Amino acid sequence: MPVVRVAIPAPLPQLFDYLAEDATAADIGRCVRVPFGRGEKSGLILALPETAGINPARLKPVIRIQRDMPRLPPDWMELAEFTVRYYHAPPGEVVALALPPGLRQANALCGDEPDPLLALTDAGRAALTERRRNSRALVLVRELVARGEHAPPLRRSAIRQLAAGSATGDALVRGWLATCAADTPDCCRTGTLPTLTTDQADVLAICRGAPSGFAAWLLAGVTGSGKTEIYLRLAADTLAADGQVLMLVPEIALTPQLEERVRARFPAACIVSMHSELATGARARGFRQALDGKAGIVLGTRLAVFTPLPRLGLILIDEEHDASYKQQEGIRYSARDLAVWRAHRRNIPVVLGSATPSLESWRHAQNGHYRLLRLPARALSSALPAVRIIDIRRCRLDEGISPPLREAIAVRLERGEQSLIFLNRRGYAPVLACPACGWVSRCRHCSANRVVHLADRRLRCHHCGADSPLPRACPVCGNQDIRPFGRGTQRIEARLAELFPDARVLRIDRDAARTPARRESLLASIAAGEADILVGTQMMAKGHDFPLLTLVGVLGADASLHAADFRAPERLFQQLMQVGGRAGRAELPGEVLVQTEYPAHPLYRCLVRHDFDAFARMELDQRLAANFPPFSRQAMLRADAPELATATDFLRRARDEAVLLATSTIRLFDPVPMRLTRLARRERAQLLVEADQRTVLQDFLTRWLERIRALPAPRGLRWQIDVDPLEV
DNA sequence: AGCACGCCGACT
DNA sequence: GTCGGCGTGCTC
Repeated sequence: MPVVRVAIPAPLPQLFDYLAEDATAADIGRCVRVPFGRGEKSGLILALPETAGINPARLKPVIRIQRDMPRLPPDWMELAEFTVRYYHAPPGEVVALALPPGLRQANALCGDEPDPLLALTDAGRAALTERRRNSRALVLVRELVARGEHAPPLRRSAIRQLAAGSATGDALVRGWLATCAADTPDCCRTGTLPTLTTDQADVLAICRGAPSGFAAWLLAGVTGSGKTEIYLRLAADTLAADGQVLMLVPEIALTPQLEERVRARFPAACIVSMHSELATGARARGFRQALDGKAGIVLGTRLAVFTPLPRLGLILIDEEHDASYKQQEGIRYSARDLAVWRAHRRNIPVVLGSATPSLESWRHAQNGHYRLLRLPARALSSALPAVRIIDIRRCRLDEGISPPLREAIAVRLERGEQSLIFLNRRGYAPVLACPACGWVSRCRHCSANRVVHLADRRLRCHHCGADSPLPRACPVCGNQDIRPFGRGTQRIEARLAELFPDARVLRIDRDAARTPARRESLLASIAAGEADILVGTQMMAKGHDFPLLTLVGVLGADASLHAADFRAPERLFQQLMQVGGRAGRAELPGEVLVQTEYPAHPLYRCLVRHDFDAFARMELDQRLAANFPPFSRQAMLRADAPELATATDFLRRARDEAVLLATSTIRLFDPVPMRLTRLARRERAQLLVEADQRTVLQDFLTRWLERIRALPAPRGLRWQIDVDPLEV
């Protein structure tokens, strides 16, 4: 009787064999219901082995092979297998990650019977594109909402309000329908597309002129240079050639306009959005539409890289440098790297776009693995913002604000333009301290200070979330004169409100924009010109454009200048370029003022000249000298336990195992406590291993992890491996 | 991960 | 005398 080899969603490194009397090779890639332990589980058939891996007498028969759905295509299976191999993850966990939860369950979306919701969405789309933007479409949206689903381009806030039956919901939906209808005719009725700049036309000509097959294009273009238009044109080519397009974006919540733009450009195409916020039903449906070949474009966050696309013809990765492509928990995969691997395997082009490419990708472009495409100028003939460095050693700061910055804000207020003060630190002050006895507001659970939140009068840990009321006196010595030290967004906001009493000051950080709906409404009021001065964290660096914003002031950037992490300067440069890009995108010229104690620092010098090349050259030189990635390959073994010694002891034993295996080609470092050693009552340590070549590291990891798994695990200890770690 | 079995404290 | 603590071990 045939044996099927199944990946079961459990954190186990091995696969499980079952008997399946009618199984054939055509069942590879199908979901299967199997008995497992006491209960049942749904897994994925990976192979039909000749013989079972265990004593055949112990084999149990499968319960049911799900044949009511097309099997996952071979290239999808290869992608999953590669993910298992490369990230050394349990196969079942990869399957659980890559398959939407709703899909593995029995009879989810089974058969060829028409899906009523699908029909509804199609009808809804038809109603929209035919510009019957009216009660018909509204009714359709209402029906979707009533079924617990939602039309993808609709904001969640609108859905919620609509579901609650509120009039605002109706108004929002009407507004949204009007926007869709207003956007649509331009490009779909008459075919009038935006005129390309010479740079854009050149870039497109190069891409289109390249021989078909795999090519990795690094599209380097400053903010506003029109990268999206390139994506859309290439996507159109692929759709026209009956191919499917996979488009990855860092965070879908931050790019709702992108989704709207894609939908507006391709009103007739089936566009599926894929992200973790999606309801299970919607995610499973999108997956199914992609698998069936119905979806023309899949637009999504990192997990979308696992969408099956039988006619995949093009992969686009927007903001390829963005750290959110790397999953930071569980299976630590990089969607960007997997996407490139997938494109290579499928022999199709992949485009990686960024204003500030990751140094990994930049290096690939330098040595010819990737081909570099450039969009050096802004598309709408607006100049890049002028960047000025303010030497704060030479001026008196008023609550962190220098006179030149204050003056620049005043000028914007006079002109009726907006200013953004960028400070990557939430709260009022990073610490509360007693000058008399030296007490500081440390977190009980983490090796970090609790942050003063004056708005709700609490001390809060930004790492574990624990908080307590703001004490009036020092809890140790009773001193009443305890003070907040340092500055966060709330304090800057308060001071700006005092300095400019007539200005409308608005703060946008995780505290002010707690929910996506709240965030949307804040951003909408900025766009509507209802604020004069904005104070924001990195949340403000991405996404939305504000036509009235002409000044960006950067505070506290120096903190990341001397950080221990070798990637800190790269991140800082990317962040400053990005936030600077917020200034002056329309007709109004923009200005960026960076306050620093190190005005001569090479990073700032490159920033002033908008010279990414020079910055990259400088950083890569340093990385080469220190043998850091991309000139070496790294993996990090992390362990955490209630006691630090438990974690470090385990890592030391793991290191001993490594010594037995390692050759001179592997560099083993010593176990060290992590930067934030204690997090939420757990002590964390890590052990770095490095090699010059990927394959050398991979071979070593395979053998090493086998031994680590065999080590006795002290109780309370958890460990995980991170291949190509971002934080070292 | 679940979910068992398996030996030691306070209770109807 | 039992109910239940979570410590080890297995899942084809």
